[in-house]
Amino acid sequence: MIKILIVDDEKPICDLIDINLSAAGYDCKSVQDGLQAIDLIEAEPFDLILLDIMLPGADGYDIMEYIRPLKVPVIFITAKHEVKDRVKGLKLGAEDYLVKPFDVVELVARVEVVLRRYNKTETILTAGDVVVDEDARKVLKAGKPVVLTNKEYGLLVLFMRNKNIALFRESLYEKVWGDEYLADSRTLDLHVQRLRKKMGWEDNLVAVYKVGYRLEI
Amino acid sequence: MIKILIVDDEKPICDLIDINLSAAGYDCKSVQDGLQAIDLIEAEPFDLILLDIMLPGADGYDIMEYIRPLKVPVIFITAKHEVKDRVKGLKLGAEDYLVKPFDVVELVARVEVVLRRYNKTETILTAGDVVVDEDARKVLKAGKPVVLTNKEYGLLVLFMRNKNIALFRESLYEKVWGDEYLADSRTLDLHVQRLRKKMGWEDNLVAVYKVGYRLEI
DNA sequence: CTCATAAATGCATCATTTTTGCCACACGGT
DNA sequence: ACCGTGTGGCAAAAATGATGCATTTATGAG
Repeated sequence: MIKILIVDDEKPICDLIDINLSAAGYDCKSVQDGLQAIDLIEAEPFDLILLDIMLPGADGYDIMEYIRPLKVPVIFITAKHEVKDRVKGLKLGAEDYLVKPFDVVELVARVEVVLRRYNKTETILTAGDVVVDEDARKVLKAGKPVVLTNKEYGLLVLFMRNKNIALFRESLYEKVWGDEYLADSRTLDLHVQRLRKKMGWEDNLVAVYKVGYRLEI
Repeated sequence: MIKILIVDDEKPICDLIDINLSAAGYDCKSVQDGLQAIDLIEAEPFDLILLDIMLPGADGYDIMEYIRPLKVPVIFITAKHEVKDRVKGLKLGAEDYLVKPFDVVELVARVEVVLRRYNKTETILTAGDVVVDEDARKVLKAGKPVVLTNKEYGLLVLFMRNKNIALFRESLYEKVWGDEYLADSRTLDLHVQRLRKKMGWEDNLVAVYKVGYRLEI
């Protein structure tokens, strides 16, 4: 799991970020001051650091100096919006820059961009309380692992990648089975039902009459 | 194998450190007083020295003076927590400072940081209580050596480098055997099972139906 | 609008097929 | 002879798909 360190002196901000990134499938830790940050970075490797500039003790720029040799990507977070600060941060080797107050969706998007740039992408899909780690080929529902067969897993991934979109029976079948769809077979239905049961999706994975199925989250 | 010398007049402390660092794959020796320490350091090279300040005979600072020209990194261990002691130790050239009582996890982490700083990192993989030293081609389970055959070792390294990731049978086979995978062979399974048994990984090295295997730690 | 009807989907059960676990033993190099 | 390795065979486990029937839905005739 990808590990992200959040360094910000305002606990509520840390928590906000933590909640959103955790929901997106990342493993987050947060600290409120610079020295703690350095201790943690030394103790365990992180894949990404979100760093506030204004910190008690060592400020963000100091920490940046320390982090740079470790080649861990850093996104700065700050209330400052002046160009010179932005430039200073990027010169120090930051990968990106977020200005408070920021939109959480934007935050997650930028995190993903930076991680992709560093090839630290685990392919993680989320929908409600379900998390799918495509590398591990593991599925978690409310934090607990769910064991799926291949067909079920294939369907799951398709649905998760197309949340709230109705998928044609033919398209589903051909992508999971790699075979042409036979109109009068109960096979697809059957597997959809088994998936519904295992995921507790009796109400979420709905049939679209004459079309196929849709995952509603 | 990386060699670490522990210098502390309290034998139980030495043993505690020894056990933990050994489990992490290091080769430890310990002595209880300063003069013995100097003798050992002269006799064989160490990669790192953990040095207690309060010692009978020559104290830690004296030993530090002696060690400094050898360019061996030193981590101080002490009950003193005053800033002036910390400064004194660091001025003498210590790489880090641990205050008793310390957490063993922290100890191991600091040791690793210092060794990394000195580029004394052997390629060591860890997963749970298993340590693999790729340079020495040695495997430890809970500190005890495990003897593996070539194929088993090859598989082990692949799994350890890809913890919690499902690996395809084809990929495993081709990387370890360097040969194309024959779908109906029981060879891979067999070696996976042998590895499971030797490592006590009956529950960790799981089959992913139709895909391959995954090491869960 | 109501209701019959056909089509589509839900679902339980069972047989079949595929995959994996694992034992015994054979082979070949040292 | 010993060790590492691989084969064959078989059992166990898991996944898959067919069948039959119930239930739901859409739709158009009345």
